[in-house]
Amino acid sequence: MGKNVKSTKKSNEKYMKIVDAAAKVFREKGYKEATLEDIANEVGMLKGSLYYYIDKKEDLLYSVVERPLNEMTENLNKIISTSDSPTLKLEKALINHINGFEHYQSELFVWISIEWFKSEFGGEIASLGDEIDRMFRKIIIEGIEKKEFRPDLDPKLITFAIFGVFNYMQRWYSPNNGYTFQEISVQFNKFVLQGIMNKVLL
Amino acid sequence: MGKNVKSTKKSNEKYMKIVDAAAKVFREKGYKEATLEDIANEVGMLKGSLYYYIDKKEDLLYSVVERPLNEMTENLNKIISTSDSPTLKLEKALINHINGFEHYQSELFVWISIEWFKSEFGGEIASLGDEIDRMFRKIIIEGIEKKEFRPDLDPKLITFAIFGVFNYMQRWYSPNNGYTFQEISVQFNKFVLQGIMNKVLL
Amino acid sequence: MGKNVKSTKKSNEKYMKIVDAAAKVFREKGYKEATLEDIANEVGMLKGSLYYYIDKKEDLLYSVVERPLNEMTENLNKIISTSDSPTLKLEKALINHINGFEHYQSELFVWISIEWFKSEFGGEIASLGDEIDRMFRKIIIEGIEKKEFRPDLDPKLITFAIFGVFNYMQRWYSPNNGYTFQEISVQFNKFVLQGIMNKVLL
Amino acid sequence: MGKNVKSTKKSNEKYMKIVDAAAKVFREKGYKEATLEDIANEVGMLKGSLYYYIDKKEDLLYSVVERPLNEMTENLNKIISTSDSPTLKLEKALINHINGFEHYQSELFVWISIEWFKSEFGGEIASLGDEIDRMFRKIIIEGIEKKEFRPDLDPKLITFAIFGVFNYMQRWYSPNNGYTFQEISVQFNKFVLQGIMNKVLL
DNA sequence: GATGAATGAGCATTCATTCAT
DNA sequence: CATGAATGAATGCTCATTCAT
Repeated sequence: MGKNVKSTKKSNEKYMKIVDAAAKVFREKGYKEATLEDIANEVGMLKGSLYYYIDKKEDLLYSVVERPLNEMTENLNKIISTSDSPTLKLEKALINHINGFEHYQSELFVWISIEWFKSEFGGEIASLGDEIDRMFRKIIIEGIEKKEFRPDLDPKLITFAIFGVFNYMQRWYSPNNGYTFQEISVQFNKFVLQGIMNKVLL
Repeated sequence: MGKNVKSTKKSNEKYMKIVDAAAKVFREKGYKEATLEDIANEVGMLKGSLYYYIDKKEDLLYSVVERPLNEMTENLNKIISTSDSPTLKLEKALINHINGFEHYQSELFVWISIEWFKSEFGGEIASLGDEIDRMFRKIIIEGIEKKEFRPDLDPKLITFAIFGVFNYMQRWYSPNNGYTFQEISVQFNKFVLQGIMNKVLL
Repeated sequence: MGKNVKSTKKSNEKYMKIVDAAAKVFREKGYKEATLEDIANEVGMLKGSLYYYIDKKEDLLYSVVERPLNEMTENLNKIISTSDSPTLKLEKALINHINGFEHYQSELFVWISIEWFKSEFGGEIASLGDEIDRMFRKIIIEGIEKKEFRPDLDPKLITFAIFGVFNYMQRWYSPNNGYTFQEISVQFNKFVLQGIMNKVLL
Repeated sequence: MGKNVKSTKKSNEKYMKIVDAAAKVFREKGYKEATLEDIANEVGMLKGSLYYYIDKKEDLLYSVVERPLNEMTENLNKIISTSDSPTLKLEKALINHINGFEHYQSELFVWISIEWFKSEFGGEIASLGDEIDRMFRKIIIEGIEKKEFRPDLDPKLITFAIFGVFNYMQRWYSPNNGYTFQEISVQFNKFVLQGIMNKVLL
């Protein structure tokens, strides 16, 4: 479980530091462009030393992305299993998404940037993403069934559209471009919700 | 014009083939991961031979992206300079966007994927993208002024949102996942337009 | 100091070995013609491994040439700052020059051969050479002023002539062509000193 | 005869142009650094086209250097076969040397710069140089025998010294550094002649 | 636990050379 | 005669990975 990562070391405090460094460096340079030396420097050790904690570079990618995705998934799970209206669920899910970005900025932006490599990076990372996908879709479908959301929209496509709105942030978001996560959240939610809402309810 | 590309050769049919091959390979592997050998193989020549046509790898990137982006920009220019209503302009702009994707799938998906490198790939490619950005934003602003679009939305953020909806396609679109560009276009347009529309007009 | 050479490693014994190997190979093949593989082979490692010690090939050139040149410059400095007569100073300077060749044969012959590249190898190496030039010229000028050297000779040209006599050794000197550095030194000094001497003193 | 150079083409006017271009480019960049493309550009043709005239790059080197060296050798021959005094012969030989530089600047500076490669570039070029060497040495020896030159100087070494004085020009000479060949000739001759002269005659 | 050192495979780029047209 | 196109071998450099100490 957890790939080939030397599991005893995984809990280690030092390993956490390494993963944090990896997240930062991956975010700044991209996974492929980031070198193990970059990461090692960030932690203050030598690249060779990293191999006490990992088996291969890819391990770090997985570790970076694992926890944030699991947390988001858990939260989403809680959200969809309530008796809230689909509209409220969607709103909560979107807020959860932005909150995720706020807390795990580097980690999740790294995740978004590597969806690219899905085929290349075996199942594990990909399936964490698919899970999130599936849950969003579930909300959409429920909303359509309950006539809260427009019936003329394809749930799969609309899920992609919503992910697009939010995940594209990885491209343009910067702490110094003038928008807080709060503001973005409010605006994007209004946009998405009105876009998906069944006209009769507007 | 056109960077350092050996200019006499540019018009050449063979050079076109190489650029097409590059588009394909860049799309499949990403710019950095694609090797000149990959591209050469695709064309059926040796990697060294490519240098008869190019000066450096980056030339290919620019060539791949240049024409599609220029065409899209031209079209957008025509669209925004009509006397159409902002709503119609936006719709046309979005259709133009998808049409671009349909005709220059690999090329534009490559473009989207390298926005990443903005800083790295100096002005030229980046500025072509910025131009498109600016024109979309212009439509949005005009729509708000004319009360067709919601006044509570920030034009800059909403432009990002719309780009997100469409450009994120580069992540999930595949000719065999069951959706035609037509279908996607119709659905995304409905979603975006309703999302941005001033409620009183709905 | 010392360009980009990874500084912690510089003191290292192995790095010395590499520089020595580089000196030998540069001397034999010339800087451009010498490959990093040649140098690596000489040390008994792989070319990639060299990059643990250097950042680029040029580092090696600088390292090869740095110490000998600095030593020669220091010595020259001491020589010109004594109260010796210009004639004695010149003699000492010439002996110092040959001694340099004797101790740092490959290194200084490499230096001579790359003066070629002055423009290419920015200031650092070039300026070490210019320093030596300047100090010789100073002796010549002093000698002319004190009427020990011929007043009809241009100090700049005569410095070139003297450098020619000695530095041209890089072209023909070989340990097995029958002359010791001692012999060469004696002969060249006699030739140069008589050539430059004010006739009235002869 | 004349290496592998396609001999019919050698007399050709166009071939002359190519050789001149090669001389210029070799002088500016050095033999190894000069590319056939550089040379072709200089003539206004394509690098592939050069191969109608040559078999390999080295042919050009030989052609560049051949005529000037032959002329110098001939002149030297005439000089040494007169009944002039050794002193006068030496003076004439030195003037001939500078005249050569003046007329065939690029060509002879190229020659000097490749003495390096003696071993690499088979016998032909090297032997032309050796011939010149031998003739100078002959003058020196004659001068010593006739007591015009110092008897304590080794003829071989002193020949090297003299070559050094003059050939080192290739390193520092530039048409815009303020000295004419005339001036240099006068100065260097005075220096060399006084340096070599038997004291009793001074 | 960590370091220092080395490996080896890979990649962009250069360039002399070839050759059909 | 000359061109355009292609070749292929070589070279500097990068970097994930290994491993003895």
